[in-house]
Amino acid sequence: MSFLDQLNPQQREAVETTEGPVLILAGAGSGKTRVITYRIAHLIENKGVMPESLLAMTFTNKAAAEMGERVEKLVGGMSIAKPVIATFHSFCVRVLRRDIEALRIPSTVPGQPPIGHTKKFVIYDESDQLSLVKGIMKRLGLDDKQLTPRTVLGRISWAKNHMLDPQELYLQSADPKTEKIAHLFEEYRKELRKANALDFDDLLLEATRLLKSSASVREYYNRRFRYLLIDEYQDTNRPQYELMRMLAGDRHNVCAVGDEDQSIYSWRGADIRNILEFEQDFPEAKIIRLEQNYRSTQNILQAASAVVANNIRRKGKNLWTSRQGGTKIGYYEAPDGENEALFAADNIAKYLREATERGDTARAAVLYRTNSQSRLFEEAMRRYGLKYHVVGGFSFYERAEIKDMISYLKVIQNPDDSISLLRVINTPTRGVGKGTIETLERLALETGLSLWGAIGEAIRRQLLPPRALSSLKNFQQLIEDARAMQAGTFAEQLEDRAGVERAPSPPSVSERTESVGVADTANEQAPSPEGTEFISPGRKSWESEADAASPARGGTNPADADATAFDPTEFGNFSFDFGAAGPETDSAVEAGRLHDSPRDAGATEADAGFSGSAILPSTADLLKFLIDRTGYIKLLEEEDTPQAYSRIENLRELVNAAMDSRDRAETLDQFLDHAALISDADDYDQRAQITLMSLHAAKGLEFPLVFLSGLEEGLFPHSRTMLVPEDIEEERRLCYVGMTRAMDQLILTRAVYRRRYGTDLPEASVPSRFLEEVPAPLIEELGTSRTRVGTAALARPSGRSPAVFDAADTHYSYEDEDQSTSWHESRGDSRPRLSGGAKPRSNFPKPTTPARPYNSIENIAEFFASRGRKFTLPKAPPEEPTGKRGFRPGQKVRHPKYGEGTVYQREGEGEEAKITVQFPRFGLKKLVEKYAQLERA
DNA sequence: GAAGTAGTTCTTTTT
DNA sequence: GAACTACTTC
Ligand SMILES: Nc1ncnc2c1ncn2[C@@H]1O[C@H](COP(=O)(O)OP(=O)(O)OP(=O)(O)O)[C@@H](O)[C@H]1O
Repeated sequence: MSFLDQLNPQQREAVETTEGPVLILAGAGSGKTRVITYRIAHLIENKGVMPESLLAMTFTNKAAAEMGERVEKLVGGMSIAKPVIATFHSFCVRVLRRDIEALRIPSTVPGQPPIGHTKKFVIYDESDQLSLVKGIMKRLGLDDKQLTPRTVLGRISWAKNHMLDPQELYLQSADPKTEKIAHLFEEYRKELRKANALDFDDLLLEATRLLKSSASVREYYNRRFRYLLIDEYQDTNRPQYELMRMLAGDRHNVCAVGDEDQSIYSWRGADIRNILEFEQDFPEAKIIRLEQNYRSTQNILQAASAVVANNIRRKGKNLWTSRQGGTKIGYYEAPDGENEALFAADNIAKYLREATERGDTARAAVLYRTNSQSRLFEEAMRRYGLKYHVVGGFSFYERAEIKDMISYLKVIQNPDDSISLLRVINTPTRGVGKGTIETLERLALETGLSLWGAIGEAIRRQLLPPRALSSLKNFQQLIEDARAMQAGTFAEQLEDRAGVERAPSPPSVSERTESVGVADTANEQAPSPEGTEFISPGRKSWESEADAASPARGGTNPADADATAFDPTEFGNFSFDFGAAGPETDSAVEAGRLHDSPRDAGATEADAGFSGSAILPSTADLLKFLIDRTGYIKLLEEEDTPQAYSRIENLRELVNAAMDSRDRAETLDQFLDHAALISDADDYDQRAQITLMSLHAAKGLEFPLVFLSGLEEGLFPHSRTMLVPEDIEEERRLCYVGMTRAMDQLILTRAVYRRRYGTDLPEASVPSRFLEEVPAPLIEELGTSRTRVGTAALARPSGRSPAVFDAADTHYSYEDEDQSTSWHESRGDSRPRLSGGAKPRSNFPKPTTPARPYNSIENIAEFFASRGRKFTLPKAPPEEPTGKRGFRPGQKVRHPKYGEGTVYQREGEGEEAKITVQFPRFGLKKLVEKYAQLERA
């Protein structure tokens, strides 16, 4: 029986239409990703297509890895080569590392090297970009209050994603601000070039430019890749579209799948035109629609469809499921954010218990709009003793100590990387202060040298006071020594490439003992005769260059084995270094977000030194050398605080990651690419029973039980989007994405009062308009019935004595009860009319009793008691029926002087409440509500 | 030039 | 509640 039988007729058509362009537009859970996966398998298994001539683009590295695994399962015993499955960004890095120098132009000065990026380019992440913009603005004396570096960077990125260069941006700028930004953009670009650095946007742009401008490079890839597949097509931007067109070559064998209702990245340039113009650019395109949803129950599907149907700019489509009925959509209105989280934890605990009893695979997700919401859920899960897994938020590579070490490595790789240089020049402090740095920057500006060049110059010309000079020399020596080590690696690699040594080089003497524990990993990751390959960011096979000269392996297809044959392994035998690495703990990885295979770090002390490394210096050696020479760990030890020790742990983890990298015989730039391209969503672990993540990160995933939290105006939809109708529609699509992740049960929650930031006074919230858009009959109100209390008691974390609760009880103040009563009263008749044209909420079930902590007074009491705080809420009623006070974000108001406007933000409550209003003619105004004489408009 | 402190501002979403 | 800035003191 063929695996094609696991497809419905439309899917099957999409899979079997292998030649020519195919566009699949279909709703959530209709099996789009499955089509891509099966199509790859079909091409290989039934059509005899060489795996390595397939290129599939996914949205995250993790998705790439998963798709690879699935293909592998479908196509048991595949040939040696594998299809390339990668994100656009990873793919572009590979392309650029290979050929970026083809973009260089000869210098006007004879004898000077050509201008443009070299293969040793570094990738700038967002914080690097931000530092760069800050630096430029400071240099140009621009006020970073009026025009924040963030804004500038956002606009620059916008321009890039719309393929505008600084001149074009300048020409189409209508205000002085944009002109300024265009100027900054120009400077930004120059600095990047000078630093031999590319930002994320550049990866796509430069790869596109490369394919456009170099016929030979383009032909190379056109010859290599005969079938192109693109998942999550609705979230591609223009550069990606161009790339797709060029990679499609003349054959036009492109298969793109997407869902316009799931387009949630317009802020990153995702462009609906990519869908609309597909048919224009590929007139022979076949459009296929899939209408059966295999994921969710009818209730869930209906609810989600009803919400997204409120979008005006939308074609609409059919989607049905055979899973009639199902559990109703749960809705819980928590008194506050803490309680919302406890409710989720309580229900998940119950669900896990029940599912486990039934023998089902239990998986639940808590989704939220902003990552900062995760904290409350984490605390609640811990309180319930539940293991959970957080996706996104602060990543390992964003930690200060890790960024420091990575910056050192980047400087070693490319000393002209001034941003990284600035980060480490005085880290840890070595007596290079502000004054010295300013002098160096001035010198760099005068001479046109990079900062690194300026350091040499300053030392040579003795341009600094003796103390600064000696500090600087220290630093220079450190970097030069490290670079010398690196050069050693390079020499070794040359030998490797010449084919002298094909196997991964043996570990250095000093490393042997340490590497024992990882030896089998290395074997696992050696080229295997079967399986799919996918590009983990920056992972490239050690053998690629060596193989380039030999005829294509597995080359039964003569066309691929000609003189200009591509290297079948160029895209590597990449292995995913996390998740795939081994049988990690089964259920969730406890709160920690370190995913690079944790293993004994005992041997990674900073004392390994240089000695043994002379044989084969690796990135790990380099790191150890740096940690040792800078005294980084030693200084942390002296700090002797828990944070310091956790940082030390992180550094060891980094060294471990580097050792894994070495075992794959990766070079430094591959290690760095990996660090730069690893993404938030990549740490999603399917095996985790409980996953907390942002709605964006949940795209493409599915869970039996889903909590969609924080359904409050201003939070979801987010206040930043509430002024622009198109943005609201994107929020609604995000809501659709979130809801359609649920397979069996979906629970929506909101907090009546929520604390923003860490402040102590909570603010009253207005229910999200999306709640009202869910048809009332599909909803079941949760948490108000008394039976819940019993449930909660059952779920009480073990090991806690009731005495704790009792004691806590005495701290508990019932002020919240008054409050909840008052907000209920105010709610029925004084509901604000929302600017988004939300319908009156008559069809929405009313909470029966005050939404007292559904449950667990104990929990709440304990919670607050443990924080030594009483549960007190502001006295002011959240809304006033007269409509003169209590304005909420999104509401339309009228001001005697400024006229009509839209409330943008609210700070404080009662007498002190200040609200920020956007007036079309006067811009943003912050007003004290009490004096502002605002009226509802 | 370093280290510590007080005050501020901020939070979308991410390759 | 963290991260960044400005300021103080050594
Ligand atoms: N023909 C089919 N028979 C059985 N199950 C299917 C079929 N097609 C898809 N599925 C299942 O339906 C679920 C959703 O499929 P898939 O993730 O491919 O959908 P999708 O369209 O990519 O979803 P989304 O757009 O929401 O990410 C998966 O669990 C998949 O295994």
